[in-house]
Amino acid sequence: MSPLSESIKALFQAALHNVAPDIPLAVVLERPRQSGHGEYASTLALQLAKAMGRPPRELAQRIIDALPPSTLVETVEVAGPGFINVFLTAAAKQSVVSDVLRAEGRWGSVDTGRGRHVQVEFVSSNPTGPLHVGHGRGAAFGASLANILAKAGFLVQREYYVNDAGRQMDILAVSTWLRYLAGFGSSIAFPPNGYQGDYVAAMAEKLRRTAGQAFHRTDEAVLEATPGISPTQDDTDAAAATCNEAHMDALIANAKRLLGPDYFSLHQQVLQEQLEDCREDLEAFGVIFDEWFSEQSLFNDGAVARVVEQLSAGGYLYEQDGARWFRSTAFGDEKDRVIQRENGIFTYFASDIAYHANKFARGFDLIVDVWGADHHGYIPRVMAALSALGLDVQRLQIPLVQFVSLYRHGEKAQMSTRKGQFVTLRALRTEVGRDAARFFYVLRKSDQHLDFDLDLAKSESNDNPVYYIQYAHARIHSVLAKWGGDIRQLHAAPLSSLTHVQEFGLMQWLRGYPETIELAALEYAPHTVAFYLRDLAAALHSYYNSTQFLVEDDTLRLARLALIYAVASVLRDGLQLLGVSAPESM
RNA sequence: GUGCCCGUAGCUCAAUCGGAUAGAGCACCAGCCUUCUAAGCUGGGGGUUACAGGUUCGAUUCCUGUCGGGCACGCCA
Repeated sequence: MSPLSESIKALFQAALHNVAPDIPLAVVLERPRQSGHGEYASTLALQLAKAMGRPPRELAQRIIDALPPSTLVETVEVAGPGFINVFLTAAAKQSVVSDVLRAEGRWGSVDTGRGRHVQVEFVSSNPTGPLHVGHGRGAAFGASLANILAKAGFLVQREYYVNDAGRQMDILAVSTWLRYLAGFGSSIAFPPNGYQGDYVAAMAEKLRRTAGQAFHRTDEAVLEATPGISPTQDDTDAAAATCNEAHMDALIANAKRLLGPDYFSLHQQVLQEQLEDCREDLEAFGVIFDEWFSEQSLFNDGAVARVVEQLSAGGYLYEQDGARWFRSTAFGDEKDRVIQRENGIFTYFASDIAYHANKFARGFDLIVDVWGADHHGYIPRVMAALSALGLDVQRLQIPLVQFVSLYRHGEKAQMSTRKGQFVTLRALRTEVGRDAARFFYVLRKSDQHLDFDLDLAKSESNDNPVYYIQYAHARIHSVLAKWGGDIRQLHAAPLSSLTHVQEFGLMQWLRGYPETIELAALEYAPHTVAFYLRDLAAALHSYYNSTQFLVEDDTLRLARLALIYAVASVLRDGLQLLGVSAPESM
């Protein structure tokens, strides 16, 4: 909260202590939607009415009478059923401008986090191919959220979990190998459940250049003991899918046997290539991670085995059908889950438990996992496992990010993960630009489906909300450039001449920035920042059209320039949180 | 079938942990450039917040049911 809000709140706390000393009630100030209802409003009287057995309007008056005198307050009135509306003095309202200028970019910083350590883990896509537009939303959301949490006083660590241990990586390695073999005239049919994108062929080509024939084997050897691809093309056919999966497993087994140590080399090569591509892609999107945490490392250092042993020692595991199960139903999950397969290999669930145990061991006060909404069914079993390990699951929060649909020319663009025909984040970024992409991604609540209008995002026109905000910022800097004075003069500018409705309106928005940050941090809601910026920009444009800034009167000119400079600094700060640039000219 | 999310203007979406007359943008209509950037501004029409109940001073918000949409229900990750 801003210092001013704290002061007003303190007045009400004092009055509450006087009127109702025995009733525990937190003072919450509201910001009325309508300007006629003052700058702040309190519902204390409405909340007290029942407990005290008195009419709310009477209580409201008693609270008002008990408010300590303050130079900040012009008038206080009872309104409606018992609201208490506070009207600030002009000087109190104007003071926010110098507050913003003095803070120099720290305006909006709040102490919600109180220095607590929070980890935000996001994207964490399998490194088996390029990031697509769905990952882009997770990236934009996670990065913006991390920035907002940092601004709200948390010490933030940004992490990407690299799923480098599973079968999907083997499939990518084999897919690359098959393309490589095809370059030597192999006639092996490419499996439908392999990775089919062009990037796989590119990696195969590179492998051919660097390794020559070292990875070459005969078709007969590669296909030995494989069941073959199902002749059925119908991908909804369960039997066909099972058959194809068995075929793939046999191919993987053959690859490991035939290539020996070279298989590991191939595996590492495709992994590193995809990770590097992913890192570069995200960096160009303005998304930087502090840590890329390897799933494989949890197996290598025995963390997975240890955590499974710990669950076993606690009596939470049992054997059935040759597999090892975790009794997650004991903690509210709808069914028990396999933790170690019949073939002895740990499931993804096992390493994920170890990963989360590791997060807790690293001492974060708060752990935020940003997941795609399609993983929501996975949450109860993770929570169950952490409970079984005796960890405080309240420290783990999992905001979900819903799907993205692309629209072009008013029609939904089809995306198919199969055959690699999905739209990549890189393609989106190239088409609409980083600023528009980052902004559009956070323009919706994260748990809502997002319709991404490509035409709107790339239009350099009045319809495009990201340009609308950037334009407000550029306009201000254009005026400042025209003025040509020293910005430092504005810090000391007398503000009492700022008395227009538009000017008080802008001050109200500036005062609301810290509250916006606090709310966005507490609710994991970057979209509130996006909406705030749009509203602030609208207020600025309206002011711009109604008022001349570079007027003759020195005092008035400096006061107006100080106000718009304060607006520009908040626009720039907010855009930066969302990963959007704030150009000074457009 | 079971679980989770969602349903607000013609369209895309907001609505400050239950608050006052539910707000923006697009689209539609009417205006504003001799003046700091018209990528802008001003005004107007548009709503039984899917439906039916309940909780209370007050419900888009919380609860129950119905209808409709999305997602998840694997010894994949």
